[in-house]
Amino acid sequence: MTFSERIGQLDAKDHAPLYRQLQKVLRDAIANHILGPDDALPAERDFAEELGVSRITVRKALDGLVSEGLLVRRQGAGTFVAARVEKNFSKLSSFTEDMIARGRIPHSAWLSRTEGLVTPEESLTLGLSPGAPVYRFNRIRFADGAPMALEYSTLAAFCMPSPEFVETSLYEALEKTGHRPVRALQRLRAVLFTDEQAELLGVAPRDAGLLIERRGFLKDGRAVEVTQSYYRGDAYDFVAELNAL
Amino acid sequence: MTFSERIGQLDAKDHAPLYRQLQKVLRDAIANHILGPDDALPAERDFAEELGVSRITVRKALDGLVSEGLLVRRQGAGTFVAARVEKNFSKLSSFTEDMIARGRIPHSAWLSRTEGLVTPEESLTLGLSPGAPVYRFNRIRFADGAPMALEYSTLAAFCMPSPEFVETSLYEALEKTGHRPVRALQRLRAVLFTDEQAELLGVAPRDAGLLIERRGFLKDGRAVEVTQSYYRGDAYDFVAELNAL
DNA sequence: CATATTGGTATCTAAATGGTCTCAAGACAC
DNA sequence: GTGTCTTGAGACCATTTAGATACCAATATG
Repeated sequence: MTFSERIGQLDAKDHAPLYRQLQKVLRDAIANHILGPDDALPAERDFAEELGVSRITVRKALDGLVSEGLLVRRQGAGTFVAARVEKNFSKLSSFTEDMIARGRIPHSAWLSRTEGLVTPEESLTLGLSPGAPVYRFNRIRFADGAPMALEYSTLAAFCMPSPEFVETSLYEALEKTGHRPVRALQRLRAVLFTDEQAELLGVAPRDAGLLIERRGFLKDGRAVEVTQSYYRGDAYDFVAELNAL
Repeated sequence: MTFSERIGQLDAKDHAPLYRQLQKVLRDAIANHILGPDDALPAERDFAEELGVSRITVRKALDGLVSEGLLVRRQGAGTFVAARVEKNFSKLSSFTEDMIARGRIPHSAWLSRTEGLVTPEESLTLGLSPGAPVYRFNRIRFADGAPMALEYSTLAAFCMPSPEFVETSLYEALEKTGHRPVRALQRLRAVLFTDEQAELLGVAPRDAGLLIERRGFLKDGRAVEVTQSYYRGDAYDFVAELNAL
């Protein structure tokens, strides 16, 4: 069984560009579980020959799906259907560490990085006195170039000299100053993205997402971090292993 | 019976690299308890010969699984399936018990309660032989009279005499027959409700929900239960306490 | 203790694969 | 016409995969 028999054919009568037709075929195949996570696509050259189109066309089609986060390319290895990111809900880890552990390349785009004063609400959850200084970090998180999550963090200012101290990983920065949380409370719920959020993440408006609110605590029990993360529902799985008592 | 007959074969037609195919085969075998803790793998040289690949390829596959903690190597001795590390992060409880613990009153409305045969997909996750009988339970779960979740459960038939044995709580019924799961794997993701689901739960169509898929295992490692629960995103929070390792 | 077996490591080769580039032809909108 | 988009052909590079072979180090066995 050839690959194109599995996923469907291109239609010569269709007037849409070839690469868009191919994208549609692949998108459908992934949506209908004809292609599963980590399934390998044929090599670009083989794929092109099989479809009777040029490699350029195949690449152009794949380019789009890669930037959507549907496919993952590895030079020298091949192109694969992106596995949903499986985040372990039982382990305290940061986005950066998580992605690296999965062989994906994380990066962030800053929305803002500011100093400010605690809001009354934050002063309760962080246990700070009113008027205490905090740092705020808002950013978009990417994996292999595809947006995965929006992250809004508030940090007690005592744990680092300035907001610019955070280069990429929040937890890495906290590690350096010896203020990395060792315990956290997490709450998780399903939400609908607002239009603005959907736009930032490149998903459809009113798509489903996961809101995870985390409060991180130091060894001595002080709260140091409050983070609200909005994860793409179509790209994220949370996995937990449970045990009876 | 050769080892590769136990765990499955590699597929020449698959475009994925050989070592990844082998990883997948082994991962599945471990997940489905075809390979249990401390089971020995063939020696690398033998394994390579049996599979018709080079030792390098076998080693590369094992390298990955070892770094994931699924396998353990002992030089001069062999490679073994890692004994599972038991961690008590959360408590394995049922909807009924959960609601009672929160001071709410649970009840259910049956959508269906039937006997049937395993689907091929279920036979993999439940580790049943094809054609084995199962019970299916579909219902709406309420708390204080308000619909909270849709629950689709499949149970291996050996764990109770008939589907009618389940009155309200699935886990209570399993407790009685001594087949209550002691361990579970849960995965959780955000989804959009279908119109039908939204109607059943009394929420707006295309509202956000949480899909929780749970596989429950007995003490002896047999899988006994697969449940997919769709929780209302606006009414359900999941809370977890995490600890750094 | 000796020996065989096992995993651990290293070096080399070859092939396959994505990444990138140049050059060009045709369709279409402005 | 002019520019843009699409598609094609071909070349070359860096990386990954896979294999062959040899030898070392730890362990099991007798």
